[in-house]
Amino acid sequence: MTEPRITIIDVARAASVHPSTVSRVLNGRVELSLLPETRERVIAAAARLGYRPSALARSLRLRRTFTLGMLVPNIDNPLFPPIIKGVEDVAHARGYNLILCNTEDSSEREATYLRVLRERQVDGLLIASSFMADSTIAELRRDRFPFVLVNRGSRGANDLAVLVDNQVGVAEVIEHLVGLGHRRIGIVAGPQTTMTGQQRLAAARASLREHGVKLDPALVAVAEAFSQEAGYRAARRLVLATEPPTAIFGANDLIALGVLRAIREVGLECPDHISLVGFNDIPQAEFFGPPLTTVHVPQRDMGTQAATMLIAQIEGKDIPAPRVVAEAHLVVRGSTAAPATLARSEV
Amino acid sequence: MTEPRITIIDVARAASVHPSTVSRVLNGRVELSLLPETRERVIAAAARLGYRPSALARSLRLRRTFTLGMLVPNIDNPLFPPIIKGVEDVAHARGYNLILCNTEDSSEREATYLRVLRERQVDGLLIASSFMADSTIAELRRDRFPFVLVNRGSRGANDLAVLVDNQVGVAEVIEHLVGLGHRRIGIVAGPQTTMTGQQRLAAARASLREHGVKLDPALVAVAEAFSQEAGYRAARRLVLATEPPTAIFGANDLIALGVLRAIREVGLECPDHISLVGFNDIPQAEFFGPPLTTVHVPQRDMGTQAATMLIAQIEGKDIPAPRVVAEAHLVVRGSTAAPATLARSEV
DNA sequence: GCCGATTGCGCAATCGTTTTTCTCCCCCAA
DNA sequence: TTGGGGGAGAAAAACGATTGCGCAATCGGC
Repeated sequence: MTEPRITIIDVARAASVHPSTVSRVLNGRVELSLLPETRERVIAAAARLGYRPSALARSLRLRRTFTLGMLVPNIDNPLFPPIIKGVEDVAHARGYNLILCNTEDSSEREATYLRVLRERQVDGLLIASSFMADSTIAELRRDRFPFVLVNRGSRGANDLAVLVDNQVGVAEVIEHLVGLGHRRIGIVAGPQTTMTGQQRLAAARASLREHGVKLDPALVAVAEAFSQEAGYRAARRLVLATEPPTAIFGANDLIALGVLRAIREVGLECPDHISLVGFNDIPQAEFFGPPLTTVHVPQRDMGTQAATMLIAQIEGKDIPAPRVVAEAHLVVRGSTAAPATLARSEV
Repeated sequence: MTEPRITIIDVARAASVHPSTVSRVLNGRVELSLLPETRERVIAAAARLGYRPSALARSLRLRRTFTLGMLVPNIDNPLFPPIIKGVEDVAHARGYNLILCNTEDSSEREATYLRVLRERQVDGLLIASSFMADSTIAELRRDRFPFVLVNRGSRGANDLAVLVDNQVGVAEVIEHLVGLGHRRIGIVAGPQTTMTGQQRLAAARASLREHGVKLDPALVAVAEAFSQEAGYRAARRLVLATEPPTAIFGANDLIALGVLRAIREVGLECPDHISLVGFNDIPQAEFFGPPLTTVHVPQRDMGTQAATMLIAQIEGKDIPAPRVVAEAHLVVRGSTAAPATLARSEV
């Protein structure tokens, strides 16, 4: 169980040099000149003993952990894995590790993990968790702790952030639906406690207004999470309305999936009776039945950009723009069609 | 940038006590008696200064990090997020953190991450990465390093592991297909460099033999990864065969999705022309078009079980069984049907 | 042959905790 | 008055690394 750990001192002894020399050899310090012979002796000794430096001791002394922390709201949401991969790619390439924390949409967990990550002295934070209170973020800002927001904004301040263009994405959705002839459009919004939830709903409202389409308040529901279950629960009211919508926009793909379930449960079909649009274009969206019309966002890119920005900040390099807005574009697939009534009248 | 960190010494000074006293108060050590008044003074000072203990220094001294490392082959595979959540649930509840590493199906990355995790002195390892060489695992075993295998076995030794019952799962798949009347069954196996890949293929072979169904070698393809793309590439040969199969079993759901794409690409439909079965029952499987018939495995449970076992091992508690085999059962959905020819003859 | 520069490496402080051992002081009994 | 005992907290030694500084020995130049 408790094998005696091999330390730099053991290596030093084995190579008949001082620990500091071992450190210099192993870290390739060139400020100080070393005899090649000594260098080799040290390397050989380290290899022979199977020396594994203690990252703990090293970080303590260096006050640097080469570790990034990432807060993700829900890893079950297929939107995040590609983002995480993007982050990991650049972190790995730049010599950083990633500690991933899943906050389960719970602000308690967020707080706990945030504390833990700071106690572990991660060098910086990627925050994709959308429930996080602005006050918490303000605290980070005040402490000058390096962080980048991913897929979420923050109120006011110009924090580093990589976000998606909700305005444009949603506008394309509405334009598509209106263009198909839909006038009775329902919305299943995301939690209004999140910026993303608010923005997408606001954008939809604005866009409908621009197109001169009235939004029936009875056709707006708010899901209490960006999940399929929440989407389902919220959608039931819409599909059971005396006059159901001919199209529904779900604030993200998971919510859209929940809507789909609700649609089917009342014996309707998508897109025959109700068209459906999501947001994010999660990896399996094209395989759904029907293939989901949704807004594509460059997930992996967002991850790489966020990580690049964070590392730049940590290393004190300068950052071209504090706020990167990823383009979001509609991808039309099989879940949207002209409304049934219109289709009939056209025939 | 480099705010002077508040240490236990600062708190001690502020409370006019010795650092050791602060440590005792903050860790609730009761071996030594302390005046309630002193305790309160310390707590107040810590709060006032916003003291954040350094997990680094603590771990160095304690030789314990309360951190678990997890190696996952590919976080894009929706099978893993629920497993990860299961792990995280129990880790979090037991006071451990999780460092998640995505190995991208690359054994180099596996090696790197494994080294890093050991240098960081994680208390134990969850290994869901299936490409890892047995020799690497043997090394862990030799070093008595606590680890648990997840969703993969190891050759011979009785390492701690949580695995799925591939035999039973695959047997149910074959029985289902044969029961529907399929006799010309194709297989898109997983990488044969992985145990899972080997086992599922072997199980399918054995099962077909039991049912007296011949397996045409031309209908067996091996995907070089458990991914949709690899599944697609491997499946093309099958669907383009002069006499294509009437049903295909993909070694996991992602591969099955690739197969589906290949099927459609040659103008065939599932299940009308070719039935399709996957394995794992990833979260969105029921929403696919057609809803995927697949083998359900208790993903989250596997995660919680693995984490529980690992923590028990770390803490020296005893472990009921070194090897937990999760049940795997077929879930029949829309991607399987009786073969077309049979259907015709029945009509 | 002397002096200063250079080379090669050892010394010791430091990073921020935890924990064992000590010390001090007060109280009480003999 | 002295000794013992125990309560409250201080001292100091780890945990494993890194690094500025110092110090011999060697070398080159004159």
